[in-house]
Amino acid sequence: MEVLNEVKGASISFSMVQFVHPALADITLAGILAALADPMRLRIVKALLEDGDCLSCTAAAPCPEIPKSTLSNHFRVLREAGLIRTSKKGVAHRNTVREADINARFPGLLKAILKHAGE
Amino acid sequence: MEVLNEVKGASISFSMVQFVHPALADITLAGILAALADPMRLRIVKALLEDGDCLSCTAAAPCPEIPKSTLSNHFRVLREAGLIRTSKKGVAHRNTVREADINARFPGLLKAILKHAGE
DNA sequence: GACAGAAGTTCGGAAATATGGAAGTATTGA
DNA sequence: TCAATACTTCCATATTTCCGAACTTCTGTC
Repeated sequence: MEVLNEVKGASISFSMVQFVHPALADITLAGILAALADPMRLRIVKALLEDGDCLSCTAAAPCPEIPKSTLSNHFRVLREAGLIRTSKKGVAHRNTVREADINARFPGLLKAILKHAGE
Repeated sequence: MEVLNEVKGASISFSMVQFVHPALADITLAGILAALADPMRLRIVKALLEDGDCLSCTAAAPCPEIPKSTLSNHFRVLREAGLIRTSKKGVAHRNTVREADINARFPGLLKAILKHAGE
């Protein structure tokens, strides 16, 4: 919670955790590979692509007993690598794979990797 | 240094650090991605594929000032992921990419990844 | 509105992993 | 036999990951 300004004694605070997504040019190959180098994250991205491409964090989780903080961390890694885009939708989050962006930057990569996910 | 046998008081020791390479079935997608998720290892594999496919460790190193132990470690990671095969050739080592193996297990993957390496 | 519940985030300490200097091991050539 | 080369192994330090606990934010209900 960061206080940005004060007007007439009332502090205006911007708490909106607006997520930072890297620009296209800042997406790196090593970053994408590192993000997908985890079986759980691989399954998350696969679930997002297959199952509607727009799931909440818990809905995209591979298994229900995974701790929330761990799950949150995985989504942050995917986000910072540029693989997914997260926006708030009420109390939940909407996560979508940045398929077009990644295909533009690294044509064929995503498909080639996810083709073999879950073997 | 493992002592395997003793004959007439003289111990025959096999120190040949014969490297352990995973079998085809033990090569995993996450393992390959994790191994390639490092810029230096990405460059090493790229150099191996481009520049003769059979280089010593130092010859395949991205830059000369990298510590030997770090370099050795990177080659171990690549080896254990199943990406390269290492054999001894005199004092040096010969490293080759297990291209056929990986293509058999994950068709198209290696090419799709390395196509974008070094951008 | 106040409150409870749901969905995630952030914090912080413990566990796992990476880095690189120093020392050790084979192998070759003089 | 000695020195040099090309690594590997050991180990201490630095970094990263994991997950419980506490916190924030939004929604629906009273």
